[in-house]
Amino acid sequence: MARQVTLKDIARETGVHVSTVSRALDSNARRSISAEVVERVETAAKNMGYRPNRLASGLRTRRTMMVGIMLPDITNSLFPPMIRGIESVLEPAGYASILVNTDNDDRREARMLQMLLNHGVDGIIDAAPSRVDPSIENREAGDVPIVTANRRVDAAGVPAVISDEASGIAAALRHLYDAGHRRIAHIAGSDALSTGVTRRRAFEETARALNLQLPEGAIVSTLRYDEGEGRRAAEALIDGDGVYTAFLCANDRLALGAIEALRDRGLNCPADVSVTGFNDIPLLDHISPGLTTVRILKFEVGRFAAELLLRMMLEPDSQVPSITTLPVNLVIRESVAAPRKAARDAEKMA
Amino acid sequence: MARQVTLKDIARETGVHVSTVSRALDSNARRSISAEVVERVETAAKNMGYRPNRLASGLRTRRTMMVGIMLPDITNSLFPPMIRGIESVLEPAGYASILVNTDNDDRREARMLQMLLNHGVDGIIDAAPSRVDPSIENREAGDVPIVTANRRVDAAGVPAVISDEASGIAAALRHLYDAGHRRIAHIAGSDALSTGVTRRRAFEETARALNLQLPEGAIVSTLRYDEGEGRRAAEALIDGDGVYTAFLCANDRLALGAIEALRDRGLNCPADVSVTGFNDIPLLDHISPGLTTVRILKFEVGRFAAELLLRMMLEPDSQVPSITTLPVNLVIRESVAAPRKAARDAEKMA
DNA sequence: TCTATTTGCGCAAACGTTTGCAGAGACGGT
DNA sequence: ACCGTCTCTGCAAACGTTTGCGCAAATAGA
Repeated sequence: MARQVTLKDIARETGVHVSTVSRALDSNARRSISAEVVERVETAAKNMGYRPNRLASGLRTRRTMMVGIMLPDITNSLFPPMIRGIESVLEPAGYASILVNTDNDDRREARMLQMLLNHGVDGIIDAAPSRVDPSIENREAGDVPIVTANRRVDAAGVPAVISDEASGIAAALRHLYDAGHRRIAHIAGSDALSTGVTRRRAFEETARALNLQLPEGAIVSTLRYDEGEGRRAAEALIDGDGVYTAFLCANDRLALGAIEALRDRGLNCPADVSVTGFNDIPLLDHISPGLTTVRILKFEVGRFAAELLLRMMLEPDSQVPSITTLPVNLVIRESVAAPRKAARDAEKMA
Repeated sequence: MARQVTLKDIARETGVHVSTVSRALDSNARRSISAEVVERVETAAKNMGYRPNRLASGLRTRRTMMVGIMLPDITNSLFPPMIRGIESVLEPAGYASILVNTDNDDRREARMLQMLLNHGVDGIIDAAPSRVDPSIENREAGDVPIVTANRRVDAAGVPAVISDEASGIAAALRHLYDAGHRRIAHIAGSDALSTGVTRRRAFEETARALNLQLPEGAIVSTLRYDEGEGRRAAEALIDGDGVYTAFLCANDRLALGAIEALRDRGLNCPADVSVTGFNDIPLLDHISPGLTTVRILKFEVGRFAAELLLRMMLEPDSQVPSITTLPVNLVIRESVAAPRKAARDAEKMA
C-alpha cells in the first residue's frame, strides 16, 4: 500500500514541528508538550496509521529493542520452552528476539554473533557457548551485554544461569545405587561443553562417595548431544569388556539413543540395563519405557536469563550475579529397575 | 570495548572519502573503484574491525535483511524442523530471522505483525494464520511480502506452501478401513484453521467414498491442537452414544491426548481402539504404542516457503504460485490394529 | 510595571549508510 | 592538438528519528 507515514507527515498534518510530534508520542518527553497538542498529534498518528520506524530511532538512540538468542539447535526440544521463558519477560518489555542456530560449531557461532551485532541487538542470550569461547570472552560484542543460559563459559565475567547439574546427577546415581546397581557406566557429554564436564565430574565424585568402582571405560564421551552419539556410546559399552547394569546418560537424547542400541542388541531396558537421562524433554512420559531423568526448569532458565539481561541492558552499571543456579529434581519413571540376579551375583563374585 | 568503527573512520585512515569506502566495500559498486583503493580500504576495514551498521544501511536502502517468522507456538515440535528449513535458504542469502509466537491469538498475531513491520523486516513467513485473518489479508504489511507456511488463509492473494492434507487423511482412513474398521471417529482441528477444515472435509469425503456411515457425533471439533483438547475429545467420544473402534485425529498431539484418555478409561490402544495422528512429530517412534501417522515434509515446507519469499523479496513483480502443495506419506507403526471381534460382530449386526 | 522564571515549541545537528551527480584526470582516436 | 569517452573519486542529500539548545510567550514574584 502507501509509503510509510513518518513523523514529518504527522507534523505537516497537525501543523507542528516534527520534533514536537516526536515528543508528543514519547511518553517521557510528553510532559513538556501541551495537552492539546499531544491530543492532536495522537489522533493524527492513529488516523494516519503511523508506525514508528525502529531503524531510524535505533540509529539515533543506539537501541534497537532487539535481543539475539543463540541456540545450538532449535530442533532440540529442550530449547523451545526456554525460549518461551525468555520471551515471557522480554516481550512485555518491548523487545523482539532474533534467533540463530550455531549447530555447536564455534566458527558458526562467531559468525552468528557478528551478524547479531551488525543488526544492533541490545543484548544477547547465548545458550550455545563452548567452555572456552573466544568470541564471547573477548568481549567482541563491545558493550553489548551477554548472558549464557543452560551452559556457561569457563572464564569469569559472563553471567550464566544454569541448573544444579551436580545434584541432579548425584540424585540419579543414588537412585540407581539404591535400586541395587553397582556397575554403572556414564555416557558423558562433550568435554568442550560445561554441561559435559560438570555432569561427568558429578558422576565421578558421587561414585567415589558411594564407593563405586569405575573401571577403565566406564565413562564414554560423546561429541554431540544426540541420539546417534548415544547409540554409539551404548554400543561401545555393550561390546566392551566391562559389564554394566545401568547407563547414566548426560542427556535425554543420549539416553534415547542408548535405549535404541540396547533394543537393537536384543537387550531390554530396564530388565537388562537401566538407563537415566537428563533435562526431561517433552514426550518422555509417553515413550516406552518412560525415561527416568532429571528435570530442569527449562522455562525458568530462560526467564531468569532474560531478567538478568534486561537488568544489564537497562542499568549497565548494576552488579549482577555471575552464576545463578536453578534447582532440579529427579523424575522417576520406568527405565530403572533392579539389576538382574545374574548380574548381582557377578557383583558379589567380584 | 571501543565504539563502533564506521565508514568515516576508515575514510580518515585511508585518506579517501567515505563514499569511496562504502563503494569499495560493496561488491557491486566495487568495480568503479581502482583496485589499489579497494585493497587499501579492505585491509583497513579488516584491521580496524569494521562491522557494517545494518540499521544505518537499512534506513537508507529500506532493506534490513531481516525476515519475520510467526508461529503459533514454538513449543510444538512440528515447527522447529520447519524453521530449520526456512533458515537453510534464508541464512545463506544473508537474512536473519526474528521469531514470534502468536499463541493462536488473532489479536496477538496482529500485534506481532505490527512489531515485525516496525522493525522493518523485508518479508514475513506466517505459520500461524487463521483462515480469515484480517491483518494478513488487508495487506497491512504494505508491500512487505508475506507467505504462509503449513496453513493458509481462505482469501486469495497470499501464497501458501502446505501439505497434501487431503490425501494424507485419505490414506490414514483407508488404512483403518483396510484393517477392518467401520466405525471410525474423527477428532478434528479448529474450524478457524485451514488445517482443521481441510482435514475434516477430507475425512468426510473419504468416508463417503468408502460408504462409511458417520453417525451424529462421529466428528468432534477441538479448539487447539494440543494434548488436552485431544483428551477432551476422546473422552467425549468414549462416553458418548456411538461406539467407535478407531479415532482418526487431525494432529499428533490430539492423538497423544486421545491415547492418554483411552488409557485413563482402562482402554487399550490399539487393542480396543486404534488411533492415527498427523504430522509425524519427533519421538513418535519411541512412544508406546508407536503412533501411526501421516508424515509431512516439515523441513521442506519451511524451505519452499523461504524460497518463495526470497523470490518475492528479490523480484517484487515476479509471479509466484499461490499454493504449493507438498506430498505426504503414511507411516505405519503400532497404533492401528484390527478391531476386536466383538466390535466386528456389532458391525455385522448393524 | 518590571524582572525572573517557567512553559511550550522550533531549529538543526546527529546517528551511519547509500547513491545520483558532477568533476578531474587519463587516454584513445582523428 | 583537440575532442570525446572512460575511469575514478568526491560532494551532498537523503533515510526517519531523537535531543540539546535557544527563543518567545506566558506566568509568577516583587
